[in-house]
Amino acid sequence: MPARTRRFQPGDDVIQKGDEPDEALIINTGWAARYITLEDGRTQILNFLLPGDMFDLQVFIAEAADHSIAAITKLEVLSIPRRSVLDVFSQDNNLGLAFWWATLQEEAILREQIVRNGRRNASERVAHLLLELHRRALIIGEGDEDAFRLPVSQVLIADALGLSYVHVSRVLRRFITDGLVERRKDLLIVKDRAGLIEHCDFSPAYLHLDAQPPQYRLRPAAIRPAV
Amino acid sequence: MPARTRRFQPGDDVIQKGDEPDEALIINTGWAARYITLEDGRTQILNFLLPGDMFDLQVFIAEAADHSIAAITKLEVLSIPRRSVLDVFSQDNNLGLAFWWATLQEEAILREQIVRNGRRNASERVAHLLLELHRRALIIGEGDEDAFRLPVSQVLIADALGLSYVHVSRVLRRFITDGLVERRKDLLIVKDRAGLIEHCDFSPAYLHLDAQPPQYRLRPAAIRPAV
DNA sequence: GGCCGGCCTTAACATAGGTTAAGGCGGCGG
DNA sequence: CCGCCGCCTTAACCTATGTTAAGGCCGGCC
Repeated sequence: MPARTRRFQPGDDVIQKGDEPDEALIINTGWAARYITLEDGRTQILNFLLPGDMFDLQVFIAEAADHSIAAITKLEVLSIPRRSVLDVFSQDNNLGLAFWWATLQEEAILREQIVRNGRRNASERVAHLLLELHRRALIIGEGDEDAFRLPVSQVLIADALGLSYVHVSRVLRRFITDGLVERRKDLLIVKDRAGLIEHCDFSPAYLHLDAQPPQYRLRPAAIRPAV
Repeated sequence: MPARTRRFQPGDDVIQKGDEPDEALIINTGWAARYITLEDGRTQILNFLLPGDMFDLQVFIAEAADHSIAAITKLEVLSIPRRSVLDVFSQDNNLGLAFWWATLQEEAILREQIVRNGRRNASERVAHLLLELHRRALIIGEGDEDAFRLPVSQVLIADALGLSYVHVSRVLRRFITDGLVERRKDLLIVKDRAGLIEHCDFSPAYLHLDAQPPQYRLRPAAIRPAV
């Protein structure tokens, strides 16, 4: 597939809300953030994008982007013209499925994000996010069990988690003094993964198979303490 | 496409986390909720599903569902065997695109949900959700400008917005005494749509084209008050 | 080498929203 | 017809998190 490489500096917007791009993009190197800014400046990061992540598949439904994407680090993206993807899509439906798969994948991450921000408290959120990013770093072969490069400031973490950066600072500091993690430059050192997990009951997607209550009532059963 | 109809009662689970269903589902009549329950019973609703909404497209990537789906009202869903969808997909790539489109559509709603719950306060959230559901009801031809059937209890609203039901009650009550809305049974009467919108600066997706600041820096520019 | 900006930290203080509890109302099953 | 249950409301009280402010550290740039 023909592809063009584009480079961005930290802080640059790759896509802006309202754009009608005609290409799909894949991150080659660097991290980016998908985000939305409200009228008054409040910013919410929807998710982080790491090397290998594909985005802007919206091109296919020919709609203006409803969010922006900014480079967090120096960024190198491959851009693939809409046309090429569509061609591939109609010729090779396995590849078509692959694209779809990428989309569903992404959706799963968004769902995680909703639960995290909706029903977890600050330290659960932070722990959970760190674990997610750690796992994703490992998946793309960056870092190792004990540490990975996390080029994300506390302000960005706050924007992702719907918290104030002051509070993120408090929480992270706590994690550090509690010996859960350590920070050296933009390296995050995971000293006590189990401890982090305990903080938020993080369960990676692939562990879904274990014990489930046989039947869930949307609410009633759940709120009533088992007297 | 062959399809089977299945019926559910309010509170029934259509899909449970961990299921590996082999069919895609479309809602025929009734409302449902996609949700996740944490270990300790906290529940987060990811989004609401209305007639016409399709779900469980995950079947295609053959993964266990990472969330559950429950009927809110009496529910009638059409289920389409995995096989049929895949066939269609490989034979008619327009239809394939249509499915994909549905997925991207859904993603947009999830993104809205993230921003809503991440960076808006309680009354903004409630107003925004009501407007979303109103709009979606209109789209499927239910209700009208002034009222629509909203078969959703305050507990469910709370679970969708990451609030306590007590606080949802407070907010709704306020809306009612302020003459923004009215509730009669499960009818929601929208008395002052403009007022609601003002509460949350709701902007439906199709209005994305208006003025955008030319270039956005992820944060710096935004937080600094324009002295 | 000094200045500036980005980032983090900490403290004091403020508040939105959670929790607990109690009561009312309406519908439904026995 | 009664009683129970789901749902909503309201009040009193509590706390997690936001806000504002000030200072320190580091790296880049003039």
